[in-house]
Amino acid sequence: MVYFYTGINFKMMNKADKTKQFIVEMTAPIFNEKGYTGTSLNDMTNITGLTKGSIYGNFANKDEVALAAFDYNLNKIYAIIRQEIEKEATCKGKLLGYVRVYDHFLKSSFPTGGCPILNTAIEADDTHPLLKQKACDGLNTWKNSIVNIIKKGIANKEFKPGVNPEQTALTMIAMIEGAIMIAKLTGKLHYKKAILQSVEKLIQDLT
Amino acid sequence: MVYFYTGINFKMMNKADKTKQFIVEMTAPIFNEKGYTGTSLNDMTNITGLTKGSIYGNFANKDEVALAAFDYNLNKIYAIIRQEIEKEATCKGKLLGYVRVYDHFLKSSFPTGGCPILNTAIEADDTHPLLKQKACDGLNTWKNSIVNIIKKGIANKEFKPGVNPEQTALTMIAMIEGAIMIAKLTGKLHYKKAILQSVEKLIQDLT
DNA sequence: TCTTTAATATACCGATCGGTATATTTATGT
DNA sequence: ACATAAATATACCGATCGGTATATTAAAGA
Repeated sequence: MVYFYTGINFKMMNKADKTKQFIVEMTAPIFNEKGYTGTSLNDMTNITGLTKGSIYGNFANKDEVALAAFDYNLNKIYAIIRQEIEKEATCKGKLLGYVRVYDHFLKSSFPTGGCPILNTAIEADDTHPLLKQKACDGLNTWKNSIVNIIKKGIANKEFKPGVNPEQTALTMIAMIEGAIMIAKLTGKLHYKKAILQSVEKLIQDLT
Repeated sequence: MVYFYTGINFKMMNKADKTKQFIVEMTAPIFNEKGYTGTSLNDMTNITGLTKGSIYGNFANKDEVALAAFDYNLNKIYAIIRQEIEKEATCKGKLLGYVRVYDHFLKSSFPTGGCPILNTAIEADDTHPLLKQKACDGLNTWKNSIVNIIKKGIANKEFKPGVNPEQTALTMIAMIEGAIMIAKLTGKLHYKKAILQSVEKLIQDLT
């Protein structure tokens, strides 16, 4: 699992781990765009330049690659968010950091194809239990991190005492994911902007 | 197109139209659950009890069935919403009607598999332009109907004059779709409830 | 350098994919 | 009842699916 994080010492990997990492990095965008069942082994061999034998020498099956690709895509976002959050001192600033990430995600190294949690949630909810579980875990991690920031803000007297942390966190996530969906579907970035302004207002109203 | 609306006089259909309607009604839930590429011809023949020849005698190809199934699923929701909206006198009541539809959609005849706009938006955005267009049109229709209600409410003096109709409509839709996604992924209905309460608050704040 | 093992490529498997040409059944008009 | 046409079923097509057994190549250790 550790080799999916950015910044790992590449020299510490043996050949097999390097190839695994290479396969995951190359296929992850395709999995996020075309879906996990919509991505074929042909897609995987084409993008990597490797053969089936090579891929199946490093992974047991297609599912294993898909799961690793999901982790990779998700960690990519986590890294962006972490970077955007850590530089903020206040809890409000940290929450606004989330909005900024999704506001500018075309400029940053956001995974191609949009949010992997959203994509996987929609595709896998009725079909692929393992992926669904991963998406569910990712969502909960995200939710909990927001909840913790809000709780800290309340303890700090930065936010009003009456604020409901979980409801606020869930509402933020719903709005952000809805905004991504609408922007990708319509192609209208100002739709996303309008919704993210509402998220900002939600955050401002916490104080 | 007209035969996809509920309440049509069935006797006015000829055999071919009845069979087309039958195929669409039977396959629509599968398309919404497993996705439009994830649904195979085998799925379609199994659920209808018909053979490939019969299906291809009524539709040119799988895509045509998929597109008709999307229309069917969407009109099903429109019918529920229309019913819930028309009985309300005030603009606020109408907007709250939307929330009610999605709050109780397990009880009503909501399409299996969740919101077809959301499902199609995620699956087809990078892969299936025709379906994407249909989802996009559906979203715009939905948005415009909310915008019109809000504009009427402002003209009525029911809502504050400073309200931004489009931003509010987009925010409502984003929250609702996000709520559906989160509820389906986590299985926690109180998550959806919490988010829909935020939508309700958004509507209350318009007055 | 030689042997051993790991990594990759080749060539194939059965199953299923969407689609179609043709045969058969069912309904319709006279 | 019979001819005609519409609707459905049967049997097949090539392509692609995910997966695998085996051959070949590259790397590592002695």
